[in-house]
Amino acid sequence: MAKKVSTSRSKSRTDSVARKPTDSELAILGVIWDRGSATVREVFDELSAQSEIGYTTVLKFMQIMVEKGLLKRDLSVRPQVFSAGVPQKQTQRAMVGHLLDGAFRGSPGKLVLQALSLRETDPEELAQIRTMLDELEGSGS
Amino acid sequence: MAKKVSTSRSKSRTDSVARKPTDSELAILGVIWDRGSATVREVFDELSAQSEIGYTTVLKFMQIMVEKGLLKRDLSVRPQVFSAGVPQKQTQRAMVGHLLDGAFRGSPGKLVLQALSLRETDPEELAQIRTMLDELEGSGS
DNA sequence: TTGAATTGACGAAAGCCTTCGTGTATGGTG
DNA sequence: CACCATACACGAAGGCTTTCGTCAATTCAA
Repeated sequence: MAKKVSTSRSKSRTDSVARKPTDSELAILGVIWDRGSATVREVFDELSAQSEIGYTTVLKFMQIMVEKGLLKRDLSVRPQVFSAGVPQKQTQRAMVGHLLDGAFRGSPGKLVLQALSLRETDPEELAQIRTMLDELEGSGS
Repeated sequence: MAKKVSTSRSKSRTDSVARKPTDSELAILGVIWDRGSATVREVFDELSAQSEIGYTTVLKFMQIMVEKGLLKRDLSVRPQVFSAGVPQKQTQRAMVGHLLDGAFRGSPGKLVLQALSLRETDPEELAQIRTMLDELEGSGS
């Protein structure tokens, strides 16, 4: 029956691949991404406008996110300032890849169709997509 | 200080909106989606080929998923047979929507570009996407 | 029929996520 | 300088997720 007592599932803090953010963490990242950087209070103000949440809760999240590498912080100024620990694009890419592998068998087509039919898309972005399509189809490998 | 002792975060089993599946649950759903339905052993065989996991672990997951409504099961046959409790498409749509709102400010454009640049896409699906693009752009609001 | 193998239900441990309450440190104001 | 409001760090409680071990129920083959 294969035992394998424990596969040491621990993540070294120096993990090359940042851990996938939870929904709560993503909400915080959203604010940081918009502003480039922010203090706990700024994040709190935005989030508490949307949902009931405590200041120290946000603070705690942000502290944990620093530990995980999702955020960096500048301790040299008083209300400490946080910024993304990983480029926004990289995080988004990882999340798309995760969804692709987890729910679409790694094939982007269906996901793309879903996304496009699900929400109104900016015309300019539609044009960009068309351009990309041209490239992909053009270079028939 | 806003008290709010506890917001009764419980989810009625009859929740209209199926809860978002965890990664583990998604792995199981993947097998079910491929086969239409499956027994615990079938799911176990596929999953254990990929990663180290115990039979009863898979069983437990599937039992929990039935409770959550993610799976249905037919108890009338002996090795009981499980099938999706929610249409695959609906689950995928919910997940895409979730990612859209959580990481892309609700705008599909960026996500689509990411997805297309991240993985090789089937030519036939590229064509489908192009068709959809035509419809979306054609119907200039 | 009976013993072995398979299937299924449960319960429990460990770890992560979410949420704060508290207490301490710091900075600004009179 | 003394006080008050913020800002921070910590720790802990309650839930959910992941993983099994164990034991009971069923099925099958000799």
